[in-house]
Amino acid sequence: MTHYNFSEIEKRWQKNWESTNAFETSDEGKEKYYVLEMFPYPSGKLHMGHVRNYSIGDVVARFKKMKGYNVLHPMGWDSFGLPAENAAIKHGIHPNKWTWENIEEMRNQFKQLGLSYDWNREVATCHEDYYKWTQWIFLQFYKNGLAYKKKYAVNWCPSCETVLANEQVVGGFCDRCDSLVGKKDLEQWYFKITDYADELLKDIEELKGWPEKVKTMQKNWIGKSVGAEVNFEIEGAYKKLEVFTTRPDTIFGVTYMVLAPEHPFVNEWVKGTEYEQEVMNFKDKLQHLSEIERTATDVEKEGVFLGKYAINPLNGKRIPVYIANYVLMDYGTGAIMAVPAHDDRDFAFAKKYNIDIIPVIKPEDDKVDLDHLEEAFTSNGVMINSGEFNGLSSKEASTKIVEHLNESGLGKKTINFRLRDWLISRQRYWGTPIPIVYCDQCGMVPINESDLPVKLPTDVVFSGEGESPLTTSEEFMYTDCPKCGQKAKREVDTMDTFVDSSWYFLRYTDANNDIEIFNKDKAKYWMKVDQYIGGVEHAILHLLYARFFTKVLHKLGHSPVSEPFENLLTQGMVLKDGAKMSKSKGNVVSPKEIIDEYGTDTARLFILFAAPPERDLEWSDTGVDGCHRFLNRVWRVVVELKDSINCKEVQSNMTKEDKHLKYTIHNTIKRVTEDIEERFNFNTAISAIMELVNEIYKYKEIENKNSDLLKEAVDTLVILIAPFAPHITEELWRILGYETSVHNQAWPKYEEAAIVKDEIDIVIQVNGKVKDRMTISSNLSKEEMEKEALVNDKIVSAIEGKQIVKIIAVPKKLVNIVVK
RNA sequence: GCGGGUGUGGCGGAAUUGGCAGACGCACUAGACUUAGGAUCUAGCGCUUCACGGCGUGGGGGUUCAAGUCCCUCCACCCGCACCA
Repeated sequence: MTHYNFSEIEKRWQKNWESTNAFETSDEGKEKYYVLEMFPYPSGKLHMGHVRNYSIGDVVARFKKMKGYNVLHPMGWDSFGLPAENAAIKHGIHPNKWTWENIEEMRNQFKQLGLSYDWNREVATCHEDYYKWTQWIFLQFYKNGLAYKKKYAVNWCPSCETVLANEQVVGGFCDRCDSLVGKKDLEQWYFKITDYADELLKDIEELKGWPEKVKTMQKNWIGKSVGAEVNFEIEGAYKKLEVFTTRPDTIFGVTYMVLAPEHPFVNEWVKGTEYEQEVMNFKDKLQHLSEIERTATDVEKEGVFLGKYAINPLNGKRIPVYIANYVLMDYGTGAIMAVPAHDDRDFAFAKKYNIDIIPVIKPEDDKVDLDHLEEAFTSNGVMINSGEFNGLSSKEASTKIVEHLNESGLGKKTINFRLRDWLISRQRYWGTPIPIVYCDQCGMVPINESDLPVKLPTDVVFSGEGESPLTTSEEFMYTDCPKCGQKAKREVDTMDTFVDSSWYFLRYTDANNDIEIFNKDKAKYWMKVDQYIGGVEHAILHLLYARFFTKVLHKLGHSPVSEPFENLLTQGMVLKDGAKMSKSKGNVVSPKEIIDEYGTDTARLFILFAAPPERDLEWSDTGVDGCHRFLNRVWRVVVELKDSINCKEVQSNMTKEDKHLKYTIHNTIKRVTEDIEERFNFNTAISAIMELVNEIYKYKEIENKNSDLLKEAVDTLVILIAPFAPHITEELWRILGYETSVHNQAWPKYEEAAIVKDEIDIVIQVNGKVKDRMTISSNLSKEEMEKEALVNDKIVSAIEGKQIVKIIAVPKKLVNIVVK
């Protein structure tokens, strides 16, 4: 074999790995390492984002294995979801067939990437052996009051014809299809994630191995605010109006109240009054606006007086009540106390409608003219106009006022979260059926665990219209009530696919268990996931849900851990011409083309070399060329040297060149190990290996070479690239005469002695500017370095006629002579 | 508006602890070999200057013997959230 026939080599080794079950993992033994990449939706086509994600994970898995860990590196399919159903509607292919064919196709493509998965643990969320346990989890949630049904104004995507969770609405648009999302009043299933809001927030602090960005996004999404609930009496109404405020200290400055237009009190209060017409017109106007137009911050604040007055519970003041566009029904209580002097929005509204602006806090430094406010004063300060609380700091007053409200039963301290319960039902077919039946006698009844799974029927009509497609299956719809045995109807909605993916990482620890969801000992051995890798787009969807599920399953005694992922790496996007690869932009580079032309090893190497993993990566065809050239260079040097290094001519005295090569070998081991292990800087790891190759090329041309050393260099080289380019290295390892897999070799350790240099280059500066370099013995003292520097020709002429102020010598680095 | 991040040659990117800015790769230039080739090898390659030298990490200022790195300030771009009371 003389030239690098990547295509033949890659196919051969992939076959070999498969037939020898090379990446099978056992559930016990040495120290474990669980590395996981987010499993894909089986669209059928691999894209560069996949190649990047899975290449990163594969390097980590192979590296850790060579490091001696028992590595769990599994793969599966997030295989329920809309695309399958859309294919059914469009092309008449059954989602089941479509999905399994895609999985087949994708699995083959994954194998072509040479990824070191333990395929025995493969899961597919659409397989009944998997969704059976998703349903089982649902029942546990249900039994523990964490799954419930309620009617609410939910997000509705008209194009997907289904409801969406808040997390799936991005800026008012559908996360999946970008359609404008509307509101519909529907009775739907929810998971009570709000019960875990505090814990989900608090435990973010423990996620030391997560990117700051993701943690911040989760914190903001959960959106905890501490404040008070205050009850305002309304003249002529028997119900009190409850508001939430984070600024109880400003309560003496309330000059009006606002209800969200959708607030249930509104219609009640204006019915039959002179205000009714105007209020209804206003509501009507808002209703015709989209969610985005309605909630945009730059829209002018507008409102209408309701004809009602509230009484300030602290000073008895009579204050008008409005509805306005800037108060939202789904946050807090849907009503606010307005303090124009100390809130920007209230200030703007009060100015527009000529409502009183009463300052109740003055700044410490008196720098604001409170009589002529030009904008709201929103900082802390000292209380004024607030009766008995005058003179206190606003912070103190906040606490005191809440205490006072509490004692007099007018309000209480409250914590409010932005997080809403997770709407999990979908009016779609291709998802996990919700294991519930409706019985005329018994009402809503959960399926018995022993009767799981509730199987998805196949005789369903896909029209793309109407309600849940499951209603069209007679076989599915009608069943017997698990409680009384009478005829009953099944729940026809299926679960959000994010439910399926919220626990798959636990299933991998015991993927083939058909008695229980997973064996506790196995889960205990493997969890947590040591390294999770995926796109940042899941920062508040999947990653929040998965944390929630893990916490619930932990509390119910199933999961051994309460957080699933120890370390999280969010990889950047793959760009071409500065934009994300997409069909519509026509800038897609298909992995298949690259693999056919250059091979998998080249594709993997390039994608890891071109940028550090967190950063976006600009695709470059010429860069791919470069990586391919590099692998060829490696191939040639190993093939050329394999014979010469087998003849042993031991040379005990190391020449200068020998020492340098020895140094390079061991310094490269050090650099590559640290780059992979500590920083995931694969790009610099690869460049370090390239430098080693360059050194080997130089060394092999010298006359008096040490063949033992060359052997060490070549062996080390092949081992170090193995995690990045697994096929070529496996082949070269055999060419070098070894009979076992390079991927089972122990990762090399660098020799401390080899990377200690006895001679080093240092820099001589004059006034901080580099004037010359010199090679000195590395154990020279500061004084000796100074002495050497001062006799250097260039330095002598540079400082001639000047006065030396100071000399700084840093051992092994430089000498800086400061002159005047 | 708030939060997170980024800014370094023609390009992707190095510089881990304040200590030689530009590692490694791409592109480019010149040369060698040559069945003239998208192969391989050698050399060059931040800007400026004939040169000595000067300038240079988004801009300005500061600390320091020494700053891409620390401090202040301003700017640009990207991402996320956004009338959250």
